[in-house]
Order: sequence, then structure tokens, then C-alpha cells
Amino acid sequence: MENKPILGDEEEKTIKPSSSSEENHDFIAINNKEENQSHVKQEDDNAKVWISKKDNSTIIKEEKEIESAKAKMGEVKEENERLKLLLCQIVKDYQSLHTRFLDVLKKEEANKSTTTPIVGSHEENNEEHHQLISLSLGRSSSNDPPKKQEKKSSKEEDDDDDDGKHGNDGGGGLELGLECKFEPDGSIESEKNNNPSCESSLGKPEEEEKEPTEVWTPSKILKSVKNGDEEDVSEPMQLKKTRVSVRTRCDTPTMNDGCQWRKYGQKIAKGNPCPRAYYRCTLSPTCPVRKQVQRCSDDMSILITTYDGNHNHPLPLSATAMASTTSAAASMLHSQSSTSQPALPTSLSAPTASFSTSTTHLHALSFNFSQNPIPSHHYHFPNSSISTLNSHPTVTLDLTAPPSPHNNYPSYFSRFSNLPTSSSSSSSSSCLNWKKTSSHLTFGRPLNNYPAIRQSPPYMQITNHQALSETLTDAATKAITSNPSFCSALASALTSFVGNNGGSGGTASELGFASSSYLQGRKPSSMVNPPHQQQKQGSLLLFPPSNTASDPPAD
DNA sequence: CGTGTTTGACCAGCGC
DNA sequence: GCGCTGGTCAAACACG
Repeated sequence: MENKPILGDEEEKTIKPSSSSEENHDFIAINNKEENQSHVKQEDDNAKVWISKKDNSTIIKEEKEIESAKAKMGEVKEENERLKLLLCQIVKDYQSLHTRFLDVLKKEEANKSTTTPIVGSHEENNEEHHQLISLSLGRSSSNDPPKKQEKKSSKEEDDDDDDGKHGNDGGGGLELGLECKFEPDGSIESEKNNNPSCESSLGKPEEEEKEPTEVWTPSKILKSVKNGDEEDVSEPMQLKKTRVSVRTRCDTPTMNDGCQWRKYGQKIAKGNPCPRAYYRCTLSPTCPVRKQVQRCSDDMSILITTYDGNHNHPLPLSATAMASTTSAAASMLHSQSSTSQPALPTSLSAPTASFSTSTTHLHALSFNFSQNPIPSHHYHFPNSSISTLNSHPTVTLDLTAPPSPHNNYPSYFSRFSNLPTSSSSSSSSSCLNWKKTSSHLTFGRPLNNYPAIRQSPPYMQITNHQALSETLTDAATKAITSNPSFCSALASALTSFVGNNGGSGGTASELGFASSSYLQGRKPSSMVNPPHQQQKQGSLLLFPPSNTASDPPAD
């Protein structure tokens, strides 16, 4: 195992922090005693005394070094302990929050069952409702049979937190679904994906909804991918050319997403002086996944990484986060653009709103990471967008905005880039920003307009709770995203934690940290460990293995 | 020597 | 049909 405690066994044996300083004091005193004695006998045996002094000095020197080393190790150990405590507190905090979330969920479900809203009533109340779009990003399942998907969307979608009961494909892994939920009035998943009435929950949906010709239909996508790889016939055609673009602030040429990439080309695109680099996944010779990396022309510190395609091979755990993100986001895009076609080969619950426009703005992208049996996690991406420009529908995750109390950056994203803390521009208040080209769909209200007092949607409750109470989770997230050294320290601590607990249950993974990824965060993309090694690491990754094509099999 | 990068050439799609 | 552009190929090169 590569995950070891920060202090190795041998080092631990040498360290006795509780008494190290005292021992050294005693030792120096003893040495001084001996030195005095040697002075007394100086006339008798000068040479002997000289040798003794010399020995004493060297010993003292060595002991001083040992002392300093011990002190350092003690400090590290203390830091390790502190981090362990912090970790425990974070876990506790999360569990409490999740418990509350479940309570609210049940409450809302009860309310919903009693007062089942009619479609019309929803439409009427649209503008009064706060809009919540929650993208639950799990292991997506673009390969799920459509019927299965429909089934799932109808009921299981409600049970984010009961993921343990809904193993995806029976694999017992985490749910692969990517949900896009429009939840009026803060109700929890009050609208199912198969309920087209939620379209009306959008701010001004009706006009666009009546333009079916602009809906991004799978046929259009098929057209766009007619040149697609034929070896991937099993793969949903709709997702072949769907792209996921991630905007991050990153000083490095590329962000480490855990995959291994080989650069095969570079071009200077029109309108951007910065060259665009083309990479292809080398983890598998037949992997169709490609990515493009380009600096933003407006802000050179922003790195735009566009992923194209789905992996057809197991991924290192450190890469599953991004792979799942891209896969799920692509699925989401496909789903949101084709809600009229219920038989979509994707496990994500189709969004309840019909994205009949080509540009859809949301306020944020909220991902719900579900893990079995671990409760789900919601993360919030600000300034995310969906674009179906040209033949390549693109989901853009804009991570360049500073994390606000309402924004929970997934920790694994924070490793990709140096997420800005205070420097970044904008106060970009609104968190959601979806796009579909050609027209805009404005949603009712920014999410952060939720009154603090009012009962918020589930994930907003979580985030609001964090904002109000400044939970350790929030603080840790901020620290992670802002302080690289803390990243490494935390990674070490987490690694140590996992090593100590020895795979006892993914407690750490509940936190959504990716320790191995953190540890690899500064490696160039080509230095990714082999998959088998990474899977052996005490991975604190967001996702456990799953059975999907883009994700590694269960370990 | 193996692997990854660079870079010019080539091809396909799209708009005019 | 032509030109522009994005994307890919592959030989040459660099590096460990």
C-alpha cells in the first residue's frame, strides 16, 4: 500500500514527543557533568579528557540534531492529530447535515404526497417559485437501457440519500445518475423527470417551449456525429460528440485530471492568440476521449479544458471524478436537450424542463454525488453553462468564480486548479448560468436569492447551513481551495487517516476528498500512476468504482 | 531506445 | 467551387 501514515513505523519508534525535550535537557546536563568531571581529572589524563570532550561535543551535536528532528516530527504528529480531529469533525458535521437533509426530504415528500400539485398549478405558480436545478452527478450511466432509465427516473431519483438501496446496475456502486431537477418552491425533487409539467417551472419557459424545432434532438446530434468512431457503437451516439468544458484558473499548462494524455496537435484557433492543444487519452489505445486545452483570451490565467467523448476503459480512481463529471454532464446535456424522448440511454433523470432554446442560463450547476451506502453529496458549480452551438453541444463548468458561501466546490475540482479565493473578479453573484445557443432562457430567481429564513431546497439548506454556521466543511473547503500548502498537509493527513483506518469504510470518502489526487496534484499529466497502483492507494475519492464504461470496475 | 512533444501537412465541414 | 477553419496525422525532434 502506498498510503502510509505520515510518520512511518520506524520514525514513530524514534519519536517520543511527550518527553523528547526533557530527555534532551537531561542529556545535556549529564554531558555537562561529565565535562566537569573531566576537568577535575585534567592533570592526570589530559588526552583522555580531550577525547572525552570531543566525544561529548559530537554527541551533543548529534543529539541536538536528533532533538530538532524529534521536535519537527512531533510537530508533524501534532498537525496530523489536528487534521485527524478536523476530519472527524467534518464527518460529524456532514452526518448531522445529512440527517437534517433527510428529515427535510421526508417532510417535503410527505407534503408533496398530501398536496399533489397539478400541472396547471405549477405553471401558474412558476414565477413565485424559487428555481432549483440540481444536477446529481454520479456515475452516469449513459449506457443504461432506456427502460431502466425511465423506471429509475420515476422513483429512485427521489432517493438521493438512499443510494445504498439503489445500486446502479446492481453493482452496488454509487448511483450513476445525473439528475437535473427543477424544483419549484424549494420542494425536494418535487418534480420528476418524467413530468413535463416542470417545464413550466422555468422563469419564462412557455415561449421557448413552444418551439420544438429548436430542441436539440438526438437526430441532430446524430448528424453531428456521423463521422464518429464506429468502434463505439455501443456507446450512445448522442454522447459521442458531447463536450464538457471546464474553465479553471490554473497556472500549469494543463490541469491534472488523473488521466494520462498525449498531445497530438496544436493549433492557433481564430480569435484566440493562445494556441489550442489537442490531447488524447493514452490509458487505452482505443480510447476515443480527447481533450482540448486552451487559455482564455480574455484572462490568460483561465484554462479552458474541453473533454470530448467517453472513456472505454477503466480509469484510475483519481481520474474518475473528472470522467464522471464529463460523462454525467454530457448525459445531462443530452437529456436536457431531448426530454421529449423518454427512451434515452442514460441513467440520469431527464430534466424536468424542456430546453427548447439553444442557450440556457442557469445560476449554478449543482452536482449531487451519491455513493452507496454513503449519503449523497451536493456540490454547486457557479457559472455553469450548456451550449449546443454548432454540432458539439457543450457543457461548461465555470470554476473561475470565487467560491462563495453558497458555492461548494467539490474538493476534487479544487485540485485541478488554483481556484481563486479573494483575487478573482467578480462577485458574480449568481451562480447559475446555463446556455443553450441561440436564445436565452432565464430562470425565475437566482438561487442565492433564497431568503435565509425560508425553508430552502435541500442542497440550499446544506449550503446555507454552511454559510451561516461556517462549518468546518466550509472552512476546509475554503482552505483547500485557497492554500496549496494546506492541500498537501490535508492530503497527508487524510492519507494517514485512511492508512490508520485501513479501508474501514470510506469514512474519508464521504468527505469527497481525493487524497491521492491531491498528492498527485502537482504532477504533470504524464506522471499519473498506473491504474492498478492508484486503485491500491487509500483513495479518498469521490466515487467508488462502478461498472460503467467510463469508470473503473469495482475494486 | 522508448516515449512524448512539436509542427507542418492534410482532410473534412461549413459558409459564401 | 473556393476559401476558411477546426481537427487530425505523422515525421522529426527532444528528453530521460
